[in-house]
Amino acid sequence: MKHIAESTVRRLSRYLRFLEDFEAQGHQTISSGALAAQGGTTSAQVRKDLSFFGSFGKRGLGYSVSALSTRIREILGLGRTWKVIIVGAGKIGAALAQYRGFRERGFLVVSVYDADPASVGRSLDGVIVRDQRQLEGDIARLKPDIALLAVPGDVAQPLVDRLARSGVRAILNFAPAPLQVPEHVTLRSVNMALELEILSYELVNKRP
Amino acid sequence: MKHIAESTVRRLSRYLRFLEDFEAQGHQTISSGALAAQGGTTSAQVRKDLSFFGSFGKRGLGYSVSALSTRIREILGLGRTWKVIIVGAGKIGAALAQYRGFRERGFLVVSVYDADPASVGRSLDGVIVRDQRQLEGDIARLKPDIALLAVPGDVAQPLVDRLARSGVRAILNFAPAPLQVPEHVTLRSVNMALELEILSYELVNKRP
DNA sequence: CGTAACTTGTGAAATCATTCACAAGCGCGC
DNA sequence: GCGCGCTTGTGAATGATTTCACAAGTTACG
Repeated sequence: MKHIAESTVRRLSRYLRFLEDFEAQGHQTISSGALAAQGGTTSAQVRKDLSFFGSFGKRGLGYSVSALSTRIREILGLGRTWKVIIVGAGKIGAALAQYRGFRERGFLVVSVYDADPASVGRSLDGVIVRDQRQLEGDIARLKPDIALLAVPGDVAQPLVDRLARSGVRAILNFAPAPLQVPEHVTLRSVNMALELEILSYELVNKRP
Repeated sequence: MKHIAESTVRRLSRYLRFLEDFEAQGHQTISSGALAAQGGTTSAQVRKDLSFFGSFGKRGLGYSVSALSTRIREILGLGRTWKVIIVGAGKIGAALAQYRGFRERGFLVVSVYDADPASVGRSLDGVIVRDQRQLEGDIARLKPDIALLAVPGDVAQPLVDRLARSGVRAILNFAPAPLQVPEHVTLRSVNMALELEILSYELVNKRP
């Protein structure tokens, strides 16, 4: 298939959220315009986004809410449960481990790791923190799909290397460090200080 | 000034990180190529990014590390301390309140709020959690520049409205909900489940 | 001083993403 | 069955961002 822009995937995910709400309200169909209004975009954008994957709408009527949400779930790979491990049980790692939103969307935290012996053994919402030295063995056994990395910046790269070597194919990184991954691993980074810096830029430069 | 793309601002912020490391290592100058290698981009991109703001380099030599980092800090508005409040002292709010990275980059958490009486009064890294009812009064008094919103999705919009009405001009939202802000307020959202869904998409669609 | 080796700054070209605009399909009422 | 109102799907146009490519400036050094 043709390459799909990340911005498109991001929007699909937002459409899906809204479709679920809309379905819960008992609606059968929805138009691209209504979907657009919610996501802060335009009806043309919605139709273009969907058109990359086929044509699911009915002219004059719109889209079937349930069919469309099923299809988007399929496109995004959300028809299944993904096994997630969390590396780093500090403040951020612990918050992530206990975040409800993940399970609701099919992301199941199967294990959490920390290097600090004081953290090891603690229970985070039912998941016991394990010693980081068990990472390789556990990955071989549990075969997690995704790793969340929530460790200090200076130890992030070695851990990425260990994860990649052990066969993890997707990493969501929260450490504020630029990381290298081998070709077969997908890396995404969330950098909260960077988001604040963008706000700072806007406060300084964007005003009348 | 001409409008600057967000992607450019994002990269500037990354260049700055690297410049600081590089400066600490005692280097005087750096070329666009070296800066690019670090940030995972190209030398042309680096030069184009910087060219929007002037020309700070010397042909044949590169950029002065200290002059360039000073200039980028200026562009991003990081020459000062920004006052930040955190609304919501649950797992995520508490983790944010205790995150070191913010203070290091000039973002000072001055106050934290929660609606749950059980949370109020707790100390998070020296900052006492206050009652959410004090929000308006405190904002008038403290004049925070930025609010971090870490509350459940269903109460996010009313809080955004209260923040906006009280004069907060920038909000970084962690609640998984689509939010509306008045024209004079800048909103950015970080949605962690959405990041996982993008990884899910890549796992399903991008592989050989 | 002259030349070689670098590196910047920047128009022009290429690529990528969004918006426009409209033909064509569908449902409903008569 | 026909016409009206609504909505999709999609090429074409526009707009935005990235990459190319090269003239011109700088240093180093014989």
